[in-house]
Amino acid sequence: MLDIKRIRNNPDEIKIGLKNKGIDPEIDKILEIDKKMRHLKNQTDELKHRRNIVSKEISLKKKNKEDASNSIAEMQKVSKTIKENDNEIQKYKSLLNELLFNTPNIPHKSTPIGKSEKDNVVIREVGKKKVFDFSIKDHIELAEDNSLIDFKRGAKIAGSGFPLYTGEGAKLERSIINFMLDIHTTKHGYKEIFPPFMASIKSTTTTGQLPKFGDDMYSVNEDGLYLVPTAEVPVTNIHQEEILDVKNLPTKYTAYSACFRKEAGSYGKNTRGLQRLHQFNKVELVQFAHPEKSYQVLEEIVSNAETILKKLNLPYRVIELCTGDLSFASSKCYDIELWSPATEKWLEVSSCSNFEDFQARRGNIKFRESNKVHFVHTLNGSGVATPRLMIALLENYQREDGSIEIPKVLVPYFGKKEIRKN
RNA sequence: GGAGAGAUGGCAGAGUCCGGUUGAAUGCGCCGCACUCGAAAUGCGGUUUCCGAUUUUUCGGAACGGGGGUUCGAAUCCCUUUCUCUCCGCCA
Repeated sequence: MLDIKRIRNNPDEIKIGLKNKGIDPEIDKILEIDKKMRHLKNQTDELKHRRNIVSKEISLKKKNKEDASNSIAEMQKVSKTIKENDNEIQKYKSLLNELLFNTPNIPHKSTPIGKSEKDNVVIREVGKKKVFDFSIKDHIELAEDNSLIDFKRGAKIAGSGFPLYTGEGAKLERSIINFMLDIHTTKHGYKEIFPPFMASIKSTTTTGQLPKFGDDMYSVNEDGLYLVPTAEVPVTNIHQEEILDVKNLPTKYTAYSACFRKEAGSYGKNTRGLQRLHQFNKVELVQFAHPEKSYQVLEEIVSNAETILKKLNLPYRVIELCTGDLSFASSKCYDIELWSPATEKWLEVSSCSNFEDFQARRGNIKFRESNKVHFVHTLNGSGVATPRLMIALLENYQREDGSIEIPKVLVPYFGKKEIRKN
């Protein structure tokens, strides 16, 4: 959530930022309510001050066995007014909160201005697209031929978008997850977390899914819980309502989780096979950073994710999202995309964002530095999501005879050098 | 799921029965200063957060898990809710 003081002091800066994001800002409405609320609060605080003084007088009088009924009568009236005012203030506050919680973060000044994904900027392309001297298969054919994934039975169990990994497919998935976690914990200094896969209304509000995007998540209404769309939700909320010691910044967590997304309205194109799923696996990177360091940390997270792809020797590119393509909560965001040779398309496997203090304000996550308290900056990035990684891996490592080579770094995890149908 | 107990500052822990200068004793921790060549020990001082006004300072308000109520006044009384612990039940 945006800082109300910042809105008060620099309304134009905020308006421009939101416009760049393609949002029609309600800043004037916010300012108007804020002004009314503060005015009433001032009046009411004065009344409360008066009441505090008279209450002490009453206390003294009673001790001395004097008559206090006049004071009490006066305070009865005052208290009534205070109560009415407090109710009014509360109304303004919840109105203000509703507006603020529905207002997105504003882009960082370095974020390229643009309207849609067409205006995103390619930062770098790493690795060479492999040239095949035979006609290649796509990941669906490869997965089915080698009995790695049973899409039909997955659909039978839960519907489309719920893949059933079987045999070596299941083991390969597990190998990838373990490989990524091991790299991030041993080489990049992250602490491993295994979080709950459901999160409360409050937690999903911290990270920005609620109140606006509740429809994108699966929910268990009777318990007020949401299936996590990403481990970002539980992991960011580890320090909800806490004040961290500046010595502990940055705090770095990595977590595997299953991710659940409704992906409503996205049927049809680009949903075949593993491209777009209701349930998928992801290893997430989350950092709580000092505000002065957070943009450095963002670059670090991107490079941590890139390390995985480099070690797997897969061609990828890093793009920077333009203001119009930026998500609700983020100020700056890089996506990493893997090359799918069969479809000749780039597939997003990671999204690395700096949310600055946007989530920290919502979740009240702070740090103390020389006796002063500030909001932390939160950042996260996928390191990385498995389904599209699996697509790239199967397609890039396929051989002419239909077998699949296992990348060197995965062999210790997978236990074999190749997948070959008997 | 049933019965009971509890939730207080960074931590531990008083206060709650009997409502009134208690934002909160005490201890630990932390910061500063003194002592010391230095450290330890000791002594002195400081140390919650949020909101508003005014601003190099200060003033006012709020908060004792959350929400509501009673009252001139609530950490303290009442209701409700969440969580934790103990016992029972169920269970991987």
